[in-house]
This record gives sequence, C-alpha cells and structure tokens, in this order.
Amino acid sequence: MEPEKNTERKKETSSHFIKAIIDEDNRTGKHDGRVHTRFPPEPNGYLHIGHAKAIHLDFGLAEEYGGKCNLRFDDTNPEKEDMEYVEAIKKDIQWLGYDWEDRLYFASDYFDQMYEYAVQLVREGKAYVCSLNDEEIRQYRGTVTEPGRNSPYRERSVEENLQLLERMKNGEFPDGAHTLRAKIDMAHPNMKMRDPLIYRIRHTYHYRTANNWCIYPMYDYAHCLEDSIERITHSLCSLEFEVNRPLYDWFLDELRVFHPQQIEFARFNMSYTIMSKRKLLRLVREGYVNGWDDPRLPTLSGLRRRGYTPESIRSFMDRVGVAKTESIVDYALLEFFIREDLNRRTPRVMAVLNPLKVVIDNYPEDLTEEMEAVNNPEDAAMGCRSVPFSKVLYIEREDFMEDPPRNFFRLAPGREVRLRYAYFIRCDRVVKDPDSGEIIEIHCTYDPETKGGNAPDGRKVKATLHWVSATHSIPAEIRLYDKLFLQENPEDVAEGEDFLTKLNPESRKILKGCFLEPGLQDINPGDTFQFERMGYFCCDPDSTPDLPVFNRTVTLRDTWARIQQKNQE
RNA sequence: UGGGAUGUCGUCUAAUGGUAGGACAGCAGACUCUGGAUCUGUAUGUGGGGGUUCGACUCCUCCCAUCCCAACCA
Repeated sequence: MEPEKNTERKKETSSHFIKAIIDEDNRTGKHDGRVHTRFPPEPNGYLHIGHAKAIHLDFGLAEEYGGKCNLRFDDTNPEKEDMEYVEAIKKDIQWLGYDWEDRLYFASDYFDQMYEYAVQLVREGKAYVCSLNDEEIRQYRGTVTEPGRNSPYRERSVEENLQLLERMKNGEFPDGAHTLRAKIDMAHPNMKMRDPLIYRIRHTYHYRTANNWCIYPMYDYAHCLEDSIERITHSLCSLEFEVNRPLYDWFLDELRVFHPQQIEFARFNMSYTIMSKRKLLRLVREGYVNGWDDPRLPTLSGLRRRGYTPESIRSFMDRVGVAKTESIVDYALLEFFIREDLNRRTPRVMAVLNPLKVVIDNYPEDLTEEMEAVNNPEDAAMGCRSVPFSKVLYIEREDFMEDPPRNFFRLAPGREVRLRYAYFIRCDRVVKDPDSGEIIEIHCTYDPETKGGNAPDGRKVKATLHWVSATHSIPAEIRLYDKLFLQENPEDVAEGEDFLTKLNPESRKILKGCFLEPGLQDINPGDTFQFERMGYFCCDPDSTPDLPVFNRTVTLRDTWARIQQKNQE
C-alpha cells in the first residue's frame, strides 16, 4: 500500500489556489487546456532562494500540467543590468534542475514590436508624449488621498504625438526631456492608473541591442506585452504587483492582443536572512560577505557552495506551499530538508575540528591497525573503508571534560568510552600547561579485548567518540557558518536604522588545524560528507592539494547542545 | 487617510456549510557503536464583536491588525 501513501502525501503538499485557477480554466476551456508559464528575471543580480520558489512554481506547474515554461530575461533597464547576471541566472536554474529547452527569450527581442504597439496607442488617442520633467510628473500625480491633475501636454494632437515619439526614438532629445504616457485617468484611485509612463529616454548602451535604442519601455507596458507575445496563459508574480494588474489588463485590452492572466502569490521570506536584491547587492559590494556565492548568503550560488542540494531545495519549496498570506518561513525547515537529503546520500567520515591529543599509554609505539568503518549506515550499498589507528590520536576537545556535569556522557578522568570502530579507552591522566592551565593532552589505556568497538564481557559505555590518528591524519581548514543576521526579520528596523546593524559578527568561524581521516586525500570541491557527530560538510573551491577546505552545510540535530543550554539556564 | 490585498497551532500550510488535519520546531519515551538516524506518544490554532444556520475557518455585518501603491526601478 506504499504507492497509495505516496499519492496521499503528494496531494497534501501540492494543492494551492493557483492550481485551482488552472483547473477551472481547463474545465472551461479558457486556453484549450494549454498551460504556458514563464520565469522572468531581471538580470540585475543573482538568484536567491526566494526566486527558487518562483522557479519551482513556474517550471513545476508547466511540467505538472504538461505545458511549457519559458525563461525570459526582462532586460528593459540597461542601466542596472548586465550579461554577467544572465549567465549566473541560467546556471542557477539549470542547477536547480529545470529546463527551458529552446525557449530562452529576452524582452529586448520584442522592442520593435513594442514600439509598433505604442504607435498604435498614440494613433488611437490612448497615449501621448508628455514633456513634464520627473519632478513635475510627481507633482501632477497627486497623492494616495488627493487626485492628480492632467498634464498640460495631455491634449497634444495625434499627429504631434506621433512626430514627437518618432523623434524620441531617433535620439533627438536628451534623457528625461519627454516620456510617452498612457492616457487613462489622473484621478484614478489606483495610483498606477494615473497616466503611467510607457517609454522613457535613456541614451544608454544595452548589452544586447547596443545603441539601437535610446527609449526603453517601462515594466508595466513591457511585461504584459512580453507575456502576450509569448502567449503565456498564466503569468505568476508576487503580491506587490496586485495593484499593477489593472494596468496589465488595460494595455492588453486596448491593444486587443492575446491576454494572459496575471496571478499574484506571496513572496518567499525566511527568518534570519534577507531576500532584497538591493540589500544583497550591498552586502556583496561593501564587502560584508565575500561575493555572491558566500556560503552565508541565501543566494542559490551561496547555498550551492555551502553544500545545499537542488533536491533539498525543491522538497523544501513543496513543503512551504503557495498562498497569498505574507509569511516568514523558519530556516529550521530548510535545515530539516538538507539533513534529510544528505543523511541518505553522504558518506560518513571522521574529522576532528578542535583537536585534543590523546596518548594510549599501553598501545605499542610503532603499531598501526586498520579499523573497518561503515560508510553509511543508511545505505549498506555504500560499503566499508578502513581507518588507521595508532598510539597517538586526536579527539574533539569538547568530548573531554575534567569535571563533567552528571548528564555529560563523554570522556572524563576515570571514565570509559568507545572510540568509534576501534577500542574502549579509559582516561587515566590529564597533562596541563603549567602556566595557562590549559589541557595539552590526556593519557588513556585501551582494552585490547574491545577491538572493533565491542566488549566480549558485554559491558557498555555511554558514549562513542570520533577520532583520527595523529600520524596518519591530514590537516584541513574548516569553515563554520551561523545565521547571517541576529534578528529574525532583519528588515524590521527602527526609523533611520540600518539593516547592517543586525548582522551577526560571528556568522563565520574559520578553524585552522583541523584533522581529517586519511581517506579524504583525493576529493574535489563540491564533494559532501558527514563528519560523524559534527554535521555535513562540503569541500570548498578554495581547497588546494596541500590544504583541503570544508564548509559546514549544517550541523547534525544536536541533543547535547540543547541539554547544555538547559544546564546553563 | 483614497485604492488594493491578507489574517488558521510557535512557524509554514490544508479543510469552501458537516469530526479544525499535516509538516517543521517543542516536549516525553523506545532503540542505537554518531547525544545522529529511526520509531512511538503528546501539548498548542480559526484576529475581535454581532448576525444567518440544526450546524460557521467557511456566508452576512461592523471593527481591529498587517502588507502593497504617490521611481522616468522591476
């Protein structure tokens, strides 16, 4: 009865209001059952996990309904956009596992068509050239409580408008001298309908159309036409465009062209991070993080470098759902999905982050034994490996306490624990630095009868520790990451206060002098492991043949950490 | 304030007039050579007031709270 369970589960996670709309459209035959979506990024920044929600929705819905999804770059503002972003965005979408096949489009491909439509609007008396400057336009627009006033240029003749528009296009005017505006209603209660701008003059080089154009279409005019030209059926966007929808509809209706339906859903937010492109750009530009792929960032490139898998992000998005309620998703949910994914796929390995030297006094000086270790207890097919054991070892510093509280199970003077896949050891003696009092090394004795990790007499230990052999281990650098911000919603700041004040000064901790078991000699950036008891780690591109570098993707669920916290309280 | 939208466990999300359900987080326990994983159990919610109805998260009404719109950004 497994399959039935699966269907039930899928149903749980995937019913939402947009599907209800599509189902209804299909029922009434609105688009002959056709479903065609698009993901329309502006190439002015890197994609983040908020975009992943939109991508997952746009591509996922098309797939589910046997339709298509276009990738379309909304490149109507050459001042902010760049080809670098186009390539990064394509890479991220592919990494997430989506395919636009041969449908890669650019809004700039439609500039001629858009201009023709604009001429049509002017001919029909539905648009005019306005010569107010930006300050005047703002004043004439009124406010949310007061109606605007008509522009003095609103009643220019069709002939004059046609001529001026042509001259705007030909580059006869400087930036800002004129605009083309829709003639709607300056007293409209919806501000977006108060004679919105259609074209503005910008003598700017465009990375795709070069200097062919010096007028560029505004979002509201361009976007609906892009959708219409591509015969998109369902045009999904975020909630803040709700007020733009009447305008979207107005242009398409007045032009009498194919009319897609705009549907708005709530943007994705997550606790302790930010999604604002502007703010992300600031963190990158001003050096608060190291580039767009800094593992602390919620960018897809950052998450990838951190060790997140596309599968985990997609499962996460399924669970997050789609609705119109604005929300902030707990980052712990994302962590749940990456743990779930990595738990079943990553090999286990032993690595000591903060080494404490252990000398096994009764172990032969020159002996090395190979211990058999399981690669993944969740997946027997991943097999076993052998790990060298010798007289001098490193264990995790936090696995030893000289004077432990009663609920500390690990090593302490007189206490016996198991070294994973090796022997039981008992701590006999602690060596300290006479000046600082810091513990330098501990001396233990091992029980030869417990080889492999089990006692023939059946006695139990309360803890199993990971370890590496001092002479065989390889040094490494390990980078630990924590929340980028200290506040659950970093956007929530007092008047005049900067979101930067909410940055977590300890969001990254770089550990040098860590040791890995020797099997990690030949690895590549991007390889992921579970360091037993410590978490999931991903090999960073900064690695060199001499010094592998790892990023901690996420810790294991840590019951001991919670107990410690309670102890403190 | 004019217009547009949204309010369901701590968080996210189902239930469209008929038992308020799931996931994460939490708590308790079982098991364990990872204080991991797994398994079991468990507490917590319909923004508020009226109304319609045998019955309301759902319909009506008033109120409250939050978000969006006054870029030649998208």
